[in-house]
Amino acid sequence: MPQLLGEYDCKIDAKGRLRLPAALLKQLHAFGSPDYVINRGMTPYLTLFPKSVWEHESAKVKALNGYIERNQAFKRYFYRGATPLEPDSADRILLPKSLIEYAGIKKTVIIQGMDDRVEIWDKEAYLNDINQEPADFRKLAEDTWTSVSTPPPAPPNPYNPPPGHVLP
Amino acid sequence: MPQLLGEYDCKIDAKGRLRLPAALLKQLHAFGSPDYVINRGMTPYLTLFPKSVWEHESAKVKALNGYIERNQAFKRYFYRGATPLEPDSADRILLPKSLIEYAGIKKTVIIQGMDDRVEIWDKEAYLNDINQEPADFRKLAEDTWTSVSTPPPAPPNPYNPPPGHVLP
DNA sequence: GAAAAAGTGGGAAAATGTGTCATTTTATGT
DNA sequence: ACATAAAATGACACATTTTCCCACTTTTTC
Repeated sequence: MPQLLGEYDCKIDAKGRLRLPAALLKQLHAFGSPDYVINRGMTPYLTLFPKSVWEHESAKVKALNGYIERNQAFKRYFYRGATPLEPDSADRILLPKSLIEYAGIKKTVIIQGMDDRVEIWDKEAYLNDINQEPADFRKLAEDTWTSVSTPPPAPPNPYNPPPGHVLP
Repeated sequence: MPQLLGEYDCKIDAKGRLRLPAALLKQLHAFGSPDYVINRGMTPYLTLFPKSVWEHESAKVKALNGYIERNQAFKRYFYRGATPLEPDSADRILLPKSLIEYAGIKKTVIIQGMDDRVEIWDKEAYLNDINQEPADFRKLAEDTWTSVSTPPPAPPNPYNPPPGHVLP
């Protein structure tokens, strides 16, 4: 399974169109069809999924029992804003106005590959977000790995890191 | 298992390209493919991973449930700036502008082998960083080894003194 | 139905990335 | 110390990508 990586700086044109960077496009093509689904993120940013990834993701949500009110509320949230997109002949996607507004996108966005999806942030918001983290990162890392049943990253076999090794 | 070692002094050209030192290249080749992933370090420096090492690191992160916001924050922090790179025909890698800026790289960088990855520092920042250390180093070493369950490295075999033996 | 707004397509200019090579510097062996 | 080879650096030309702009079509609104 291919992996989407990279941090890209792009500008939105006056009509709200975003030209996908060539380097990212190559990676996206590895996921098959040139169709995407974009959606609101948990906080003010957007997530762009290759269609195949979205289908996989939404299949899980579809399976939730809608007669349970909390599930139904989650479903509603999950689908709120989800929009299918396909790039035009110049590899541009038109971002829905409501999502541009939600993410506070002005002119420049940062696109960050996140494995099987990409996040699209207003540049300023993105920089604020990652500049806040470092102080918290150690605690965040500990919490993250202890909340998962598996112990902290098992040292990968061939590349067993030395004792005292810390991510990343 | 190969190990990346050495401290190298290199210059970045006007386009932000870094020629990997020949001695380091040989070591990197031992990791397989000539593809890398570069990322922000915890403080203003960059980390360059052989692709295979990166894949091991990210495999653990991939498994986290992104609907838990703290997990997602961790993922984002982990991926922030991660960019795939492959050297050109002259064994140069093009450092992304955003990362050059992040690490405060001007003209000269220090590349430091760190077992399964290398750190890339702006030379000046690097010298400042290690010039701060020496006073702290003994304490740092103690803290490090007492916080780990394993004892400090056993003296290498040939010189392991027999019980009761006293060194000259 | 007319005017305005929004969406689409194309393309030129600027910016950026890439390949190649010549020159300088460093390392190595005699 | 010198000659030779290897590596590092700098410079340039070329290719690609990005951005910005304009004109046209479709949809919405009054």
